[in-house]
Amino acid sequence: MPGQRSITEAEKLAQAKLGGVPVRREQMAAVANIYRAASAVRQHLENSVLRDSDLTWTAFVVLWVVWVWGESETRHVAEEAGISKGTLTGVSRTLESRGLLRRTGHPTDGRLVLLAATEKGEEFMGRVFPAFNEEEAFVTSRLSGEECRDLAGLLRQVVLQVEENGEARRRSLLDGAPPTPRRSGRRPKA
Amino acid sequence: MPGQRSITEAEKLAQAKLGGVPVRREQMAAVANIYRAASAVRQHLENSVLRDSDLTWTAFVVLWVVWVWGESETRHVAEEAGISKGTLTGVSRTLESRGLLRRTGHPTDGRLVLLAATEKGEEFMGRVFPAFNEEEAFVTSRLSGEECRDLAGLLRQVVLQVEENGEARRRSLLDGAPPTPRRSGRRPKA
DNA sequence: CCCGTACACTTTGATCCCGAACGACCGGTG
DNA sequence: CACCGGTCGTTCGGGATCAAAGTGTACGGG
Repeated sequence: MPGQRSITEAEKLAQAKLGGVPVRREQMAAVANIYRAASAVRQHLENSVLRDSDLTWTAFVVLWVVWVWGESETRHVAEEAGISKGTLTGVSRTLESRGLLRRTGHPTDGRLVLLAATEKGEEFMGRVFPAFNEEEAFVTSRLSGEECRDLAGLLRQVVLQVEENGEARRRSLLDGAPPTPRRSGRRPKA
Repeated sequence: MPGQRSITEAEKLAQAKLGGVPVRREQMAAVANIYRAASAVRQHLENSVLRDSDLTWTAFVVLWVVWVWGESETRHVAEEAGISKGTLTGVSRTLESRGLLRRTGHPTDGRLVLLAATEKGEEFMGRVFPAFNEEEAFVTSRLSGEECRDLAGLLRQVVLQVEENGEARRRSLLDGAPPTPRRSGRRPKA
């Protein structure tokens, strides 16, 4: 029921709601669909391949990163996996407790911690990644190889825009005002 | 640093890791970028428009849905917002406590609960949605209107594929076997 | 050699989120 | 009218999240 019809429907309803105010419809549809697709894909993957392995999406991504990049420092892994360092601490512990990941202190710089896949982790990814990739192919099976490339290219523009100009944009929106603190998070000592 | 270069790099490394096994590269890149873009966009929106309103992304989406669609039954809202029923219970309570949402029991069917935006909720969305849409335009500003339409169309194919064939696909993957239960989740009383 | 600044990971606090289990409720049946 | 299969929203267990505070290491002066 959702999909084409509801998106279009929602756009019209939103337009009506806003009366005369112009809505950037193409942009709205693009963003809405980015998020919709991401949720759908993640959910499908979590409930198929990852379910059996008893790994969450995040844990899988982290393991994938260290598997592909080899032994790496945690901050790079967090960056690449798109999660915060704090989250990575918890996730990597989960993976460690499952015996898939190894955490080692850096030989010369005591501040660093290196993550690497264990033997079991290697074996796991060698087995599960093909299945994962197979599902990636499934979810995109309505698109040609060329369309997949186009899609990736368009999305890359979005990512780059946010990565390169997002922070400045947010600052200018605040216009010097102190950013509203998050409701959650650790409180100042005082 | 991420983006074009690291994706390509990762593909090559993954290919090497898998040895002879063929990797569906275009599909992998497409899926990876969908998720990457979704995270980037969500984070930008959360840290700009939503930050000041002290609403999470999910809460905003839920409010947006009931605002656009009018009074609705919770399960439809959850479906449309892409969250589980359980999550909606909490989110709608939060919105209710902020005075933006109203929860009403269905007049004839005692099982149902209806959600609707309050006067304050209407006013809130009329004020905040334009700002939200403005940021949607910002994140997609490297794309032309036409490209946004193309992007939305391509993503729609992905969403439709999962929505229409996802469940069947997951079933066939399991091949009759009982789906592995999640590690977390409520335990039987006994 | 000691200090201060700069890093790098971890802990903490407050939420968020999913999905299985639950219990209230519906409509139909015997 | 008690029972039953099925549907709803709610509760609950446990992982995941982020940002700020905390802990510990590194390194260039003084």
